[in-house]
Amino acid sequence: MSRGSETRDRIMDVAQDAILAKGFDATSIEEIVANAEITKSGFFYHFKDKNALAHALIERHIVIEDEIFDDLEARAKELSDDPLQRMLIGLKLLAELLDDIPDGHPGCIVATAAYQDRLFDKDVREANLRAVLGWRQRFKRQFEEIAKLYPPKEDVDLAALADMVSSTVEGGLVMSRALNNPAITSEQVMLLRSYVKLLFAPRMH
Amino acid sequence: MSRGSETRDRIMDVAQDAILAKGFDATSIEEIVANAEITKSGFFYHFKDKNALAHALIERHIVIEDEIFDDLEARAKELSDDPLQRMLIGLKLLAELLDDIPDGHPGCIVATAAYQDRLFDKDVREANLRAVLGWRQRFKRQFEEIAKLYPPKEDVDLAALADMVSSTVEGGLVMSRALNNPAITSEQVMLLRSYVKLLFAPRMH
DNA sequence: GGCAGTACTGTACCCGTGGTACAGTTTTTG
DNA sequence: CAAAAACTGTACCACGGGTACAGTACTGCC
Repeated sequence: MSRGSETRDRIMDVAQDAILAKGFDATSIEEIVANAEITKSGFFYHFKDKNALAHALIERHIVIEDEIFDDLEARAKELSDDPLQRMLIGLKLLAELLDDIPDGHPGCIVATAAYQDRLFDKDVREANLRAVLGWRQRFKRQFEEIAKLYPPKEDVDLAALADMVSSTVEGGLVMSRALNNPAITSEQVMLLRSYVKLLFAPRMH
Repeated sequence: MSRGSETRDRIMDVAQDAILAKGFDATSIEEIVANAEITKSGFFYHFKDKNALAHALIERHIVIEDEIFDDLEARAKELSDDPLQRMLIGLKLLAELLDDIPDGHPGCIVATAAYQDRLFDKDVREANLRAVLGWRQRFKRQFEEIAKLYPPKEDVDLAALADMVSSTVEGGLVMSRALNNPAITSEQVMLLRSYVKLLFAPRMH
């Protein structure tokens, strides 16, 4: 990796920390450059404006988030052959992961972008859209596999159910911020898990 | 109502429309005063700063939201005596309401405040917290009534379940913004309804 | 009718932040 | 060693939040 890329990454790391802690607007460029030990000119050498920074952060975030989900899926795959069990294990692991992350949760950036929509340009919104659609596809595929083996007890749209995973995390993050209680998000994921169980698991007596 | 209150309300109406459409930061005071047909000095006569505006909007919002929920509960009560049926009816009505609202959804303001947390002062955050805790109490009470009659099929914390109502709406709003699809929110509420049904409804063959 | 509030208007100004312009300097690389 | 990449430094502009304060127009009340 060249020197330029290192500096770029450092700027992004510093910016991400600040944005997760305070929000995009509340994070000034001056503050970023101070913490990244660079000058304002240096910042604008790497990013043409603040939008470009947001765009780069979201793109990077999509990759990391995808890796996390790949990892969760792989670990669940090791533990069970059954797609329903794998989903239940995956959701448990996700809940644990959300509990372990000390302060800044992943996923926030997407919601921040979604909520301050008009603040960002087309590029940023499109990247955001791509991320959310990617997650939908991922979970939809998993739910389709489950539904093949276990007919759902209610008539649900599997795409909407797939969105429910993202929606639960995002909603949980909003609530945990509002209630100032980081445990909320994993709690909500565990409720989603309970729903998936009731929806697909065969009745046992 | 005095002349002053009318102007104050007009400022708040104009501000709310703009904030729901573009976010708090993206809405400038200059823009608000132009649309409210008042001067900047007039604005600062009614609100000491932008924070005071946010605070007033959230306070007003809590009252309106409460009225909406009261109304939904009352309408559900007319249609059934059974607490579970009432909850299912209430959630259906909520989904319909979220579908009918053309563009700016209610509930946004709370999430906006939650997500741009550090932008607001203590007063605003406390008002926000009060709102969310109020909703938790409301739904918790309803779920407790249900659980008395219908033992839940999974061991769930009823407070967390109560939070799931708010969380679903907030998550749905984030997703609907990210996907640019207003139907998402009501979809998610209907999935929550399906969960409540599976969780409490007795098994019928 | 007059007078004290209340509800503003108008002007002028300060500061922080995003962003531009551009010349000069250092570092890396072929 | 030269060119390109990666910066630094300085100076500057526009916009938005916010202050200060003097003046003006309604409004209710004795």
